[in-house]
Amino acid sequence: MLLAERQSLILKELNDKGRVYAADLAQQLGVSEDTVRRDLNRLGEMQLLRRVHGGALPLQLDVPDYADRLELKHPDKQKRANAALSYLQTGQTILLDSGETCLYLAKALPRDMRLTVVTACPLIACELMHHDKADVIVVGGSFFKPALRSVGAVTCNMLRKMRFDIYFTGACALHPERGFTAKYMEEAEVMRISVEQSDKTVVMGGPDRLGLIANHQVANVRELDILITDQSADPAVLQALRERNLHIVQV
Amino acid sequence: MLLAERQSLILKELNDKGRVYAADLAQQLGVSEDTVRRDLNRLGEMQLLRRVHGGALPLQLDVPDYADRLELKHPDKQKRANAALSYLQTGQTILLDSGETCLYLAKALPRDMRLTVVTACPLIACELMHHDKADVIVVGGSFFKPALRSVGAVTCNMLRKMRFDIYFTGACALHPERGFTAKYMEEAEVMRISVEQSDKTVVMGGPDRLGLIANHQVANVRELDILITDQSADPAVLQALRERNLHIVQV
DNA sequence: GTAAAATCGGCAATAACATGCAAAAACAGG
DNA sequence: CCTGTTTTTGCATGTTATTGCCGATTTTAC
Repeated sequence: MLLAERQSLILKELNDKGRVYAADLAQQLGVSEDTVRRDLNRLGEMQLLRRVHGGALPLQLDVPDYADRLELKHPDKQKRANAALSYLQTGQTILLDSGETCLYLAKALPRDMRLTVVTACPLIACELMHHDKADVIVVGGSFFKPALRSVGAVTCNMLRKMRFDIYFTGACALHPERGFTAKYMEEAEVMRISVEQSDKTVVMGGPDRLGLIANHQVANVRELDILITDQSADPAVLQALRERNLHIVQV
Repeated sequence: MLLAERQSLILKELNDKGRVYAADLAQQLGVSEDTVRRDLNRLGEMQLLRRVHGGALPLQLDVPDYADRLELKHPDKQKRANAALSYLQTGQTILLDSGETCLYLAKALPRDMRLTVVTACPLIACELMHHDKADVIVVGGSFFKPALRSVGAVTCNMLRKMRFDIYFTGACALHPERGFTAKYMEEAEVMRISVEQSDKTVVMGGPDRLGLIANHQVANVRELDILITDQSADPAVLQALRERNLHIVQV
């Protein structure tokens, strides 16, 4: 049996059974356990499975979902949110995305400023419960748990019926050429409409998100207006973004 | 069984049931309690669960204090919510009102029951974030802070497009002759439509709400189906309600 | 308070592992 | 075809990880 053939069989077995044991594979494939271990290690290095003591498990793409993001306290996100506040004016209608940075922004909204705040994130709506001066509008739809927000056709239809002065969003991935991209298709669609329906789009994103490309297109850089990021952001990327008419603020 | 596989199963069990016992896991997984304890301790170190004496609990994410504030303050509301669970069946589409009792109900929804849960209350939507088996639909609209829910024309339109197997609601005021009434006009309108769009309406309300009349009509007693209340409820009022075909459960 | 349950630490048996080595096979170039 | 190299494989070695058990201790429930 060929090496590659054997490794394919291992992957197939893993896919079928949901787990494989080194000892079983050795017997099943008629090779020594050492050989199986070598195969498993290589497949692990190639990110084709998760190597564990005694065998291997399928890769589980641990999506950094909202819950995880919430656990970490990020003073830098707080800073970016505070910086974003300076674009606000009394009486405006703003659209707040989901995400931790936007949650910080919601928390930081001046309590004495009259605003209309629209959001598809229930957590942000709850956060604004005690903001007396803010009219809050909840955008409904299918609740998408990984992003903690409404998505889908109902959400899109409701957004299309509105206009916003500013759309605040956290950056999933922002690349000079490939533009603003998001991880999930449904989320990307809602964000695309959000950009379209807003006079101005303010993106808040750490240096780690700049230069990244995610799977689903939201907007190109020229459709965005302001990026709020850190001092540590890569100057080359920033320059490339500036050349595409994006105003950049570093805090 | 692989160590990592076992730990995954523990996390899955924890996610499904909302808590795990070391002794149960040992038997279930066919390993000694020592091994289970070691697994639990490691998972605890990895911040994947909260280790407690006798087992483990899910991580308490910093879901806003609104929810925590309500915790365990009203054991009677908890009881009524638990009683309401018995009317649930797998696969149903239910409408959850806002209110503390409904929040208890949301917390108590079986983690392994497939459901479609519709709600106009963002707090309840957030609460269901970790309920993997539940499809959650958020009803949008103007956010009405006193009731912590969406109201208004958008909310009503969205509800009118749906049908529900059961509508669970807390009683604002329930009177044998004047029926089910609510304090706020906009809220009452949404609740009226909720009753109309549902095959069955389950009202959970303490004895203090029975016999009361609020300003805005929601439904008459014959439009309701089940009342879940306490032993201490006034027998005369209950009898009057029964005569109007309301099924009454006392917990 | 007391008894039961759960926990902790150490210990030993076993399984799984990494490493080096050598034989065999496949390969490359002349 | 031959020779030197690389790859693959199995084996032997020592090392590490996992697990169950035991006794001492802590926590919990009554």
